[in-house]
Amino acid sequence: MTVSPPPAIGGGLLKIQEVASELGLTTRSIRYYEELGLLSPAARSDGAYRLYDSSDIDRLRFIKGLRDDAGFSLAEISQLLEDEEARVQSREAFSHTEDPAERRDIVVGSLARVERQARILRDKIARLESMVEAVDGRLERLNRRLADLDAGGSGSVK
Amino acid sequence: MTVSPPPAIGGGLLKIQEVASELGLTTRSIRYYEELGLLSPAARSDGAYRLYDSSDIDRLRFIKGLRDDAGFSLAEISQLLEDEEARVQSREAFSHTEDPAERRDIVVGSLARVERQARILRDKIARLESMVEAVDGRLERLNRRLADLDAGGSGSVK
DNA sequence: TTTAACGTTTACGTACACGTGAAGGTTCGT
DNA sequence: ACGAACCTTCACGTGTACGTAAACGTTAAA
Repeated sequence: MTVSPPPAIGGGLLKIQEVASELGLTTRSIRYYEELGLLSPAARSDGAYRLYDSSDIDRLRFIKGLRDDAGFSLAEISQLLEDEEARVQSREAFSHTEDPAERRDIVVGSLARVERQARILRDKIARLESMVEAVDGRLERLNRRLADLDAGGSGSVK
Repeated sequence: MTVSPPPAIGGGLLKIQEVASELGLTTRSIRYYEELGLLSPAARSDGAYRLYDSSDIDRLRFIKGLRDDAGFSLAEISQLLEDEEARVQSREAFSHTEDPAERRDIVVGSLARVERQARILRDKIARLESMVEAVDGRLERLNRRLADLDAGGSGSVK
């Protein structure tokens, strides 16, 4: 028996099932995200197959992280990434121009968007950290009770 | 016109709407959380009104944080807090015993549960931080492109 | 004492985030 | 040329997290 070799069509583009397997998603979810405008594949084959490049994969991985790890809803994610159109246009525009000034503008725009994403994540982390502080506070109180009990007290600590 | 004075019945217990307003929840949600076994009110009035004490409020605030800030599902939260029965029993047991050894056991049990909660939160933070790292990576690449462009390059950085 | 505001349970409705399936056609690798 | 994988559109199913309404009891204030 043979193991299928890396399909690797054309310029390293992947078909939907390949992407799904790699990321642990279903093809249905990926198409659904596309319906919601969260991403669009870099290209279509002659026959209209969705073809994803590495930046698409990154983006999907990011989306999955936002959902599974950060717990954002798809609505929030589409806010956070409300720039898919801009991204697509950047991709087009960047490759269709040689003018360094235009390219610079495109990159600066991307920077702004990505910086906004980083800020939102850091906000979330801050909120989680304040929850950890609250939990640590409870831990401290419990430890004081324990100390009180071990010192012969009643364990009713203020 | 007069502003209603703080209701403050009996021993500082609050009715469901008071709790809901204070925490920014609906009464429906609070009852729903109770259905799921996430919490039970400290007491009921003669007329069967739910009455909440400050530890209930803390717990509800924690649940809300887990949902809104940490993005846990109610199922995950009930896992995380799968100890509501233990908590209720602790509350009862602690006040119904004077024996320091028994009280110690109860406090040690609570400590274990709260420590588990802290660990789960820190795990979540770690995952978010790795997402931030990924985003920072993208930022770096974009910055390198920018530098390349500003140095007269094409902006096509490997 | 009355009445408005608030509470109770029971039960059905709904928006979101998909999953599942079907029909009918296209494309790709061998 | 074959089958597997893909495409589109349509539609219905599912679990979660509540919303909303009905019918009725409770409580606080006038």
